[in-house]
Amino acid sequence: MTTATLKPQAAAPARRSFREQMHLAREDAIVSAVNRLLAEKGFEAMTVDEVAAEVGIAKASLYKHFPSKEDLAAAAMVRVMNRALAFLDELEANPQVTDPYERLRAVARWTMQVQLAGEMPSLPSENSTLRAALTTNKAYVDGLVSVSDRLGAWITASQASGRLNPQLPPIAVLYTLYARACDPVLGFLKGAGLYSDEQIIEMVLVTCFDGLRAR
Amino acid sequence: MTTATLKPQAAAPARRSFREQMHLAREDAIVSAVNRLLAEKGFEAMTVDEVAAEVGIAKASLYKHFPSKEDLAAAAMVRVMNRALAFLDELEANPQVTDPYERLRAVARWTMQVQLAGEMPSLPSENSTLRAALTTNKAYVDGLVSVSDRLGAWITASQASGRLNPQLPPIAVLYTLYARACDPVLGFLKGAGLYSDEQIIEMVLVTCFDGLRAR
DNA sequence: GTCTATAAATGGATAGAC
DNA sequence: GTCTATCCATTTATAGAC
Repeated sequence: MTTATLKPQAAAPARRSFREQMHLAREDAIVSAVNRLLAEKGFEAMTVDEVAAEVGIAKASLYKHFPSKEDLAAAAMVRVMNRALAFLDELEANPQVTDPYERLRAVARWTMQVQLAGEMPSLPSENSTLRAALTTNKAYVDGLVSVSDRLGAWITASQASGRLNPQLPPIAVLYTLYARACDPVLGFLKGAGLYSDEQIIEMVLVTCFDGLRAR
Repeated sequence: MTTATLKPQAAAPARRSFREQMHLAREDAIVSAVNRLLAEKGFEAMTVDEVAAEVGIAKASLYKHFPSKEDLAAAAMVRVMNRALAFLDELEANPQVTDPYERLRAVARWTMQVQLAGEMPSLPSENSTLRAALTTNKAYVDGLVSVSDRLGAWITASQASGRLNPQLPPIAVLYTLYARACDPVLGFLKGAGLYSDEQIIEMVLVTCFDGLRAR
């Protein structure tokens, strides 16, 4: 506003775009730090000071970008939701994986890879202030609904084709897949130090789809 | 000490036993409150003030019984571990359930029942101060080892008898069973409001042992 | 051992200069 | 928008009277 009255406007559009890109880059760095810390120690144990320190800016600057700690966490959840949507797109574009059942397996595998990479933010489902921030975040809710719808279609298709147990309610299958994102078995097995990440994922994938029982 | 020089000792043994019983009863009330709060909101979100309020005593009195918040949590874990051991005893004494595979199923079911009843304390595995309190707690460590050993025996027996997938490392099976204690799917499905607790447990039991895949 | 009162530290959030 | 400095509520833990 004030600069407009003092400076020529020729370069204004480009400059504003540049500034906005810087702005977005900074916010991306913030969300990355939040994402990592949420994956590492969870929402309650993560402090805003830590986030600021990891990004390398002052805490007050953080609050210029995000109005509260809850919004920081919500931004991280939006990002991971978008990553999930991008993966689903990739999967649908992949001619090698067209069977819905195989796609569900691929989703579960991806989910666990993200968790083992320390990039899966996990939030407590009980915290009410956090739930409020999430349920009022349109980007998050829309993303969650979109992911659920697409997975839901694959689930019912897999049940129709006879590869997935048709006795299980689709919602139970959906939640079971979601739960792989925070399955503590991955961390337990990693802590045992006996298996590689790939081996761990394959084992949990087998127990998830084939069960503990012998076939 | 001082009372000993002032009062006759005839009734001392009984009286001391009574006092000790009161002491234990109070500690039991404390651990119950901690157990409930840990199940409801987790370690970080639980405050010592809440515990004191729920028990109905002053916070300072709490610290006469337990030296730190971590020790409170450890006591709750010891208690649930003892409950688990008692259940294993019960199971071994039950002539109706002698097959190791059925025993493992029963353990998983019990674990989920406890969680759905809001009585399963859950701790973050990352918190270092908490890990220190747990790993230095002999009662807890011994209980955990004992439970793991007994389950481990049933696991290998079930694999030998061909009911449990022999390709899975026993430790992976063990961790998978432990993970039912904090499986978020139970809470998700409960939140959906479509199924009874018994139905929820049966569904998760099926997915755990039979897998999502059709048989 | 129970209480009231308080210390000591932390953490979320903001004021105000630049 | 970034910083320093600070506010204020909360939280773990303790002091000291009874």
